[in-house]
Amino acid sequence: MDYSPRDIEQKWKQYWEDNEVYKVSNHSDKPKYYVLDMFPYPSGSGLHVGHPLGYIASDICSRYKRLKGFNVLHPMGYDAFGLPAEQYAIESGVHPAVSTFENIARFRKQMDNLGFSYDWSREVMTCDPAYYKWTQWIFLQLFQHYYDKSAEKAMPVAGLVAHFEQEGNSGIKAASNQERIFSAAEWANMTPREKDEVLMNYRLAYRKVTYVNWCEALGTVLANDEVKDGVSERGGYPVERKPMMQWSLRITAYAERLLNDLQELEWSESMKAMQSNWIGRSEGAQLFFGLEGSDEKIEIYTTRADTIFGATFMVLAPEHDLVAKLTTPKQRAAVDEYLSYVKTRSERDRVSDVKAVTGAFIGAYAINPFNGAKIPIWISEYVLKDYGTGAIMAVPADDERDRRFAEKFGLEIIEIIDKSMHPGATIEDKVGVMINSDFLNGMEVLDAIEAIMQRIEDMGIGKRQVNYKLRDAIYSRQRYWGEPFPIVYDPDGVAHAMATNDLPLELPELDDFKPASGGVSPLGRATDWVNLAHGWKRETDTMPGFAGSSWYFLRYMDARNEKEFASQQALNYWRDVDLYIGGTEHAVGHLMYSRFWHKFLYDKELAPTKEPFRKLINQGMIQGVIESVYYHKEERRFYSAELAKAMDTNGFAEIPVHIDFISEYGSDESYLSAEGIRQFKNWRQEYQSTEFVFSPGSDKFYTKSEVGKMSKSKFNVINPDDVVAQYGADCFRMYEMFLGPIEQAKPWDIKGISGVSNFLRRFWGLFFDDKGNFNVSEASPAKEEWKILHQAIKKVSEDIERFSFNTCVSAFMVAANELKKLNCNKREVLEPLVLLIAPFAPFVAEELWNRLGHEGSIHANGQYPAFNPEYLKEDSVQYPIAINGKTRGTVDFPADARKEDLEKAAVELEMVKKWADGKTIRKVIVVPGRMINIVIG
RNA sequence: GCCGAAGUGGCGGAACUGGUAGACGCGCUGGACUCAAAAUCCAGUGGUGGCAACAUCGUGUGGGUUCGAGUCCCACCUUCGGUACCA
Repeated sequence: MDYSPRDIEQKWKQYWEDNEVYKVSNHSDKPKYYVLDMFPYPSGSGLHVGHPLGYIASDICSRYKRLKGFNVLHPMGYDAFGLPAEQYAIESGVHPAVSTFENIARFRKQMDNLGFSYDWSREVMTCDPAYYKWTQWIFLQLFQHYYDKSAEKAMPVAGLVAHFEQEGNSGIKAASNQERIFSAAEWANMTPREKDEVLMNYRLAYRKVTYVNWCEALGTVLANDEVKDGVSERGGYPVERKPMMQWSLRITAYAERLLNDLQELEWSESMKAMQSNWIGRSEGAQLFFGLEGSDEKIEIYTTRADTIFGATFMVLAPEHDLVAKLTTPKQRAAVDEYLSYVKTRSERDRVSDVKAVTGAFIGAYAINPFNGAKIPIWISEYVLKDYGTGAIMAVPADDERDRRFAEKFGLEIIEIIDKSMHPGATIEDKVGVMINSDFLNGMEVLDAIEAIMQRIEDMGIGKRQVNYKLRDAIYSRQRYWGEPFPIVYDPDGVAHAMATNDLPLELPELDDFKPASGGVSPLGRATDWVNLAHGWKRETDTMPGFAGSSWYFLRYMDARNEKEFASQQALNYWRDVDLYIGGTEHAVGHLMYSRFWHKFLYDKELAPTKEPFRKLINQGMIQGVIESVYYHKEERRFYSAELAKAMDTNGFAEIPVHIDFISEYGSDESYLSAEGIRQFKNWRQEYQSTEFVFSPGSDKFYTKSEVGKMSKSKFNVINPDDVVAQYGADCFRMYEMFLGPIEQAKPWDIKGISGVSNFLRRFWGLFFDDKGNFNVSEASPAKEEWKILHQAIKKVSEDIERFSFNTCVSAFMVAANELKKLNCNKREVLEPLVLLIAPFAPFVAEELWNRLGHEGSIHANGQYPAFNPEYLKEDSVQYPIAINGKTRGTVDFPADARKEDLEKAAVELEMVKKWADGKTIRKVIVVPGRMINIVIG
């Protein structure tokens, strides 16, 4: 019988479903193993060939661990809230839930087609009220907790209130933005509204006015990582800074732990580096400067307190509170002009011209606390309101930006570090000897930092301070398709948590999804839903995309629990994710927020581990090839690529072409044939009568090919279904693995797939005779056959353990080639081989296992074959013989030959004598079992 | 700029702790089968020279360590990813 993937894959897919082969229990004596994929956003374009790369790898690991005797949790779900569905709803009027469920159904079908071993009984969707009930619940926990720096964990706000009632807010070490110290009496006198505002400064989920990334086109606020190069990541719309009342999460409270605990994770160095850069910890000093003719003080933050004698001016962020107070009447006009300039500057402008130096003098002077020097105060947009204290002492001699600023505005520069002993050291390097710096003179920089820090603390003008780049995460979105906040406001505007019993708070029905006016979410239109009795109102914002994805890995452990987000039994059994596979694009956002939520739940003793994801593998992107034609903008004609490139390409627009029309797709020679041009014109009616300019004598219209993202808008999406239809899922799976290391990005290229397809046929053929009858012999294998088997077992299991799946596929090919050569059809060799290949090609393995006479599924009942090194032992070893390190030939020696004997024998070899002719043998190096090198000179 | 990853045949890639560079696959060349083609099977395939044995060069570039370097060290170049006035 011929290998027919279509039939066997259909058959076993059905069998797996009918028999719930992949259903996992939370009660087992077996050791646990949790393999997780980053769940997808169910986009309208469906799965392309890039998505499954990680899913295949994780599926191989899951199946492998299962055969190795582990109880494996391997779930899948959908990150189903999100902007695209809502944008689509605005355009088409289709409810986001409807399009989302359609997309999910499509994704599910595509995934089933690939033979994954997911336990679908645990499927989660973040937009399902049964799921987001618990997202809301965790949010309320965050709302009702603050971070206590003494206890180094989250504590209930109720305890904080009790403390305020007893002693005010002194004596509390908490992560907060409460600046004012108040007494118990003052607390007692506060109005509910005032108390609410104070508590908001402590809560882990809190509301405050923040400068946010406002995206007018999307009508919503975006998180920092949803903005790329000043435009929205989804849609590419402009983003501007705008102050708005927003919910935020106090992730900064966990900055230190998020940084320190990275150490214990088995993540790539680059991934850890990205996280640690994002957290951006720095050690420095918080320090007060007095002002001339004023009692006010300016608080600054610096990591280079040693350079204070070189501080010749100060710079405040334009938004700094003191700017209005300190500006002198004389400078008022100049300052106002500068402030209005800053307002016109979007985040995008600031990012794009980093080198431009702008600023204004406000007329006031600060006093250097060490030498009484009068230093002018400026404002400039290069100082950020949100970092440190929003104010710096500028040291033009030792800071690149300060120097540029001083040069532009003609400010004094005092050299304070002699770097002559360190040629090549840059301005940023902390090396050299202090000069012009009073009591610091002659000290090395690092000593000087320590010395002045001590002095600052002794003088009581400042203290050591650790700062982070990490910002609190803005948590409000003015959108419909997200989790509603379980928060109600009383008539005073005080926020109250909804009762847990009333969760989930479901989204109201709407038929218009456009934002309401004034930056209010579409929920503002649902007046019946928003307005409650006695003047109470609901929150109209919804939660951001990362809300549901920050804890979904815990929900899988006990996905249908209606009483808790997951039972303690389930949490304590599965604990954490042993292997997490996903793309790097989530390096900072999702992984950081998940770690934060997990740590919070750990503090509450609701999660059993400090970290959620022990081992992380980042699969590389599979890119597509974008094909486009050159359109001459003035002549309004298309030019063949080789012609266009010879001309000034600026005059051309590149019009993307659907890859289905292209001949030789993906090669350098890709072109449109006459038929392709016809299809193109049909597809883009507006070019119906546009002329195509060819090279003289050529009938090929060449297109431009470039490697890039697979996307619907580039018309280059390759659907795995098409590949599976032609070659089968087993072949598709093995081919994707065969392409190269899982972590590397690579362009999709179908050319090599025939090699894998041939291999599967050959593998299948081992079990059948010439007439196509199943024919497996019970004879005992020869030594050589055992060796082939055990070489494969060794190689494949070692390589799975180190996630080197491409070399596993090679190992299978080698084994099949060699067994074929020996015409081996012996059960004792073939049966273990079927088990070995089962994680990679689950359908073929299942069919052959069945034909070998086994009942039930190989994936449920099989046992991974054990490696026995006895079979690899050889009587003799082939030694490479090198002369002066260059291999000149090989000679067989007995495997147990002693080193001394080998040395003697080697010198006697004909070939060695030939090379040594006329010269002396100086040294013989023997590495037993490996090689022999003879040094001649 | 800074941080990280990577540069190996025509192509995807292998070589795990320094020990026969190019496994495996694609492609290409030749052959078998066929009326023919496809499919399949067999053989060959880094460059140069040679009928051949063999020689010689060869892992981004330049230097170093070593009996021996794709692998370790130093300097540089290129590509990709992240980040960007962070005081």
